[in-house]
Formats: sequence, C-alpha cells, structure tokens
Amino acid sequence: MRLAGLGGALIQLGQEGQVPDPRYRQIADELERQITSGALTPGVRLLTEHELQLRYQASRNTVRDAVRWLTIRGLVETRPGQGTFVVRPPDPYVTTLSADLETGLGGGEGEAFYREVTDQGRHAYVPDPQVEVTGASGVVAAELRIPEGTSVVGRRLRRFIDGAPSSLQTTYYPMSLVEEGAQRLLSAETIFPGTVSYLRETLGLEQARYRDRITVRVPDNSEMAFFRLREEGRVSVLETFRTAFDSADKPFRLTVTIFAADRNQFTVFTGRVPDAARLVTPLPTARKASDG
Amino acid sequence: MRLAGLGGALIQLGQEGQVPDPRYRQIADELERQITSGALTPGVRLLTEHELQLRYQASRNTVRDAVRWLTIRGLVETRPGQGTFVVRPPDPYVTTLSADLETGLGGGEGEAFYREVTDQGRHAYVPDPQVEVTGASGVVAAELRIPEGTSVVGRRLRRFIDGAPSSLQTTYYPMSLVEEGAQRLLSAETIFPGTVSYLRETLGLEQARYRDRITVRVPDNSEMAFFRLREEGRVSVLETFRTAFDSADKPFRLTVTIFAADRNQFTVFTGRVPDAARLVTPLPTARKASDG
DNA sequence: GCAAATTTGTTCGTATGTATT
DNA sequence: CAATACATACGAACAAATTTG
Repeated sequence: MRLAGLGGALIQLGQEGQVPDPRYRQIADELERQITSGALTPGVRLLTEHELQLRYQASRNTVRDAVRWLTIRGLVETRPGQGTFVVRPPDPYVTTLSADLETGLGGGEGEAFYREVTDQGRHAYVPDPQVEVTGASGVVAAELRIPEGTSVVGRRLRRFIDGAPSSLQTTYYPMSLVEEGAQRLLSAETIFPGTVSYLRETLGLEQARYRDRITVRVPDNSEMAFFRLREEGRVSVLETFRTAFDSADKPFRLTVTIFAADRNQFTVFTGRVPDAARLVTPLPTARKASDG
Repeated sequence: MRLAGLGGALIQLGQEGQVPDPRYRQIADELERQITSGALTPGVRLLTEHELQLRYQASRNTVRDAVRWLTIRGLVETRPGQGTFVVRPPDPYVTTLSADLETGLGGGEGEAFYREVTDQGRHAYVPDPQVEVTGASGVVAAELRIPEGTSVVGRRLRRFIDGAPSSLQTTYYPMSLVEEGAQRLLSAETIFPGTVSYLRETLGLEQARYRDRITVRVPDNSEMAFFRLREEGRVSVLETFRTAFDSADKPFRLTVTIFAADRNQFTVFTGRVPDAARLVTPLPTARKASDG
C-alpha cells in the first residue's frame, strides 16, 4: 500500500487489498476536479511544477506525470518558460455535410463554405489554392474509378476561420476533365463562384449526388504544424472523403477535407427539413461530468 | 541531417545553430520508420526497453519517452509483463448516417443497425437496454425543447460488433409519450422491430426528418473502460446527437451515440443515390505517409 | 539591450512495485 | 517460485524558452 506524506498531501487508503491509484493519478484527479468544478477557469495558470511539488509532497517527475495526464486529455497545456494553463476550448465551427437546399451543394464546397461561415457570424479566409498534377494513388484512384497512376489535378486549400487554421481541403479531378475543356482547373487561383458551377457551365457536368466517408485519426506532422497543435497528441483530426457523381453515376471528383477536431463540429440533415431548421448552433464544449 | 553513428546509435548533427530533435524523438522516429516501412508489422513485439537502451545507447527513461511518443500516436501499445507491440488497427465498421431508402431510418437505429452490420458480413450483439427515468439536463432539454428537469425516459444500449465493444447509444424520449400510451418505452427489453415503428403504430407519430450533430472528443473514464481503451489516451470518441422531428416539426426523441473512433467509420449519402451505390467498404486504415 | 530569475523540457541514474510468462 | 518486462517514483543536472529587472 502507498501512503501519501503529511502536510496537505493527498492520502488514499487502499481498502481491503485494493491497489490505490498511483500518486500521479491522484494528483491529476485532484487538479481535474479543480478544473471541472470551475475553481480553475480556462486560461488561468496552474501552480508551477515546483509549487505542486511542495503542495503534494511529490517529486518533480511525479508532478510532471500528473500534468502530462491532464495534457493528453486536453484539460491543460504547458508553455515552456511560462507555465501550465487550463485549456480554453475553441469556439466550434459547424459544417453542414448534407446538401444545401438552394444550390444542391454540400457544406465545405467553395461557395457554400463562405456563406455558412458568414451565417455563423464568423470570418473566413482561404488563400489561393496550390495546384498540382500527380498520378492517382490508392484512395484517389479507387474513388474516381481510374487506374493507378492516371493523371489527376489536385487543388489544395488551406482554410482559416477567424484567423485560426480550421481545415485543409484537397480536391482531385481526373485530367480528362481538363482535356475536355475545363482548363481553369489547372489555374492556381480561386474559381468563382466555384468549381461545381464551372464544370457545369463548361462541360455540362451535373453533380447528381455525392457520398461522404468520414474517419477520425491522429494528425500527421504536417497537420500538427498547420493546425498549430501541441506535440502531446491530444487533438485528433476528422477526415472526410467526398466523392461526387454525375447524372450518369460516374465519379468526377474526390474532395478530401481534414478538420482539426477541437474546433469543428458537423451537421447532417435527413428528410424534409424546413429552411428555418437549418441554422445550427454549436453544441456546448463543456467536459462530460459523468465519470463512473 | 541525421547520421547513423557507431554501434547503431542515432546521432543528429545540428546544422547552423539548428536545434536537433531531442534524443527520444530521434529514437521514436527511427522506430516509426520501421513500422511504416513494414519492417515491423502489426502485432509483433518491439525490442524490450532494456534492449532498446543498449541498441540506442540511451537511458531507460529516454527509451520510455520514445515509446510513449509512439503510444500517444497510436502506433504501439505496451502490455505490462509482456512487452511493447505494434498496434493492429481494428477492422473498421461503417455506419450510414443518412436515411435508408426503404425504411426512412438512419443507420444506427435499432432495425437498420442489425441489417447494416450483417450486410458488412459481421456479427452484432446488443444486450437489452438499461432504462432510466431522469430529469432532462442541458443538451437533452434543449434538443427536445422541454424545460430543464422535465421527465425523460433514457434507453441505454451497449453495442458490440464481432465481440468488440463498438458504440454506446442512449435515446431520450419525453415522458409525455409514455403517458400518451407508449408504455413499452419503459420496458427494459428490446422493442422489435424498433422504437420508431412502435411509436408510429402506437401514437401515429411519424418521423419526418432528423438532424445529426457530430463532435469528436476525448473519452471519459466510463467510455475508456467500456471500449477497453489503454490509458495513454490515443483514441478519441465520435459522438452523434440525433434529434428526430415529427411531421409537425416537433422533436420527439434525442439519440446520443458514442463511437470509439479507432473502429468506426461513417457514410453520408446526398442526392439521388442508386441502391447499388449504397454498400460501402471501409477506407484503408494505413497510416498517412506524407509527413512534410 | 542585456543579465538574471523563473519555468518547462530533456536526460541520466537508481530503486522498487506489479503483471505476465 | 523465479525470471522477465513494463509502471511508478525519487533525485539530480543541464538546456531552452520566456519573463523580469
């Protein structure tokens, strides 16, 4: 059995041979209580490691283990030279995945993106895309139903909301669309009002339907850098793969969007949805209290 | 630039005042290369901490920091007394969020759930629900548009696929539905073929539309226990809030489903979708190679 | 602008506990 | 029961980032 020392420290008596939680967890739990109870509010600095050491009569490494536990769970973040701070959850932005009634476009598509951001009273910034021609790789080839290595145009967008990096979007089109006349797909400039309209006007290509696939995963290094995520790995990314089909049910584009999971939420409408019901406010980001 | 040193140790020369990566990161990167390159395949055991210590001429703590880095990123997992193993990603199960053509029901709803699981060649197990009557709390009250504290029935399901815990689902109904005649909502047994049909037959309640809201967050303790997640915090949960409305556009239920993000994917269909296009195979779970 | 103080980050060494083989 | 392997905990020293004087 483990006993904490005297002097305001935590004591946990093991009952009946029960193994008590390790010391760093006791400290972490105590700090978590202070955060969830509101005694420590977002943005405030915690005690320094040295102060926590004295407070809990533990070694610095044990205190650091406790802080790491909280960091991984997204409750606090450490800043070298400054201290440890209670995380201030970002204001979530809500993307609608189902189609817009008027345009038939999904949220996140160029035109719809600006309007949806503005409707939520926020500011969108999307620099001109990076355009690249490559050979289709695994998922791209499979979704577009073209042989591996077939040339595709990739248009990559970095999207910011209220100045914060929000999502990364790359759309792949078969090069055949360019050859059939849609040369502007190769231009490294934003296509107004959007590529869907452009393809309809240029090639008569109708977007009859699309299918989204959604996964959640750990960000890679480039994504951690773009989203400015701390290196302790608390935030995941949500990735959507949108394959759009024409009226002949042939896929003509694949849009891959990567969202930082701490600042994005999503909505899907199904069935007869009145217009008035479409504006959605974010869910509260309060931590779950249930912990049994 | 990185140079392999003598005796297999890693050495990194800082160029022009560049700060080299810390030692534990160098070791982690080296191990990650071995994993992503396929030299270490899922399920195999890594060298023990002691062996890594000798291999990289680093202290045990430094080696453990490297392993922790990989653990947080979901590449490896440690098992006390056994060793450190390359993670074997679970076979993802795909849930369709948009409505089923025939039933008008969304994936994850009782009836649709079994069929969708079977269609993917897998086995579903859902024990009888736990039923509870409580006062409506924040989100529940808001979504059902009832005052806080109004009585609601909560029906909680634990769902397993191929024996592995897959998702936790709780559906909240206003008690007024029970008072109007839907007494079986209080029964702690599965309602066949499903509560949506039951409410239609009993009360004439039509599910005209629904709205899903999706967020990603860190699992709480009870979720970590149910999904059997390791305590190092790599896996997030994806949470959906489905509010269903009747033909008068009044919300009559809220279904909250929590999915372990490492074993679940999602699909949304939009537009005129042929039946044949509805069966979706999971996306590959290969790690992203791009790391710039 | 610079030096000192403060705070977190990295690395080492060591000892002991717990889980599994 | 013994051996092996990871988990927890302590102490110490120096490095890097930031703030303060």
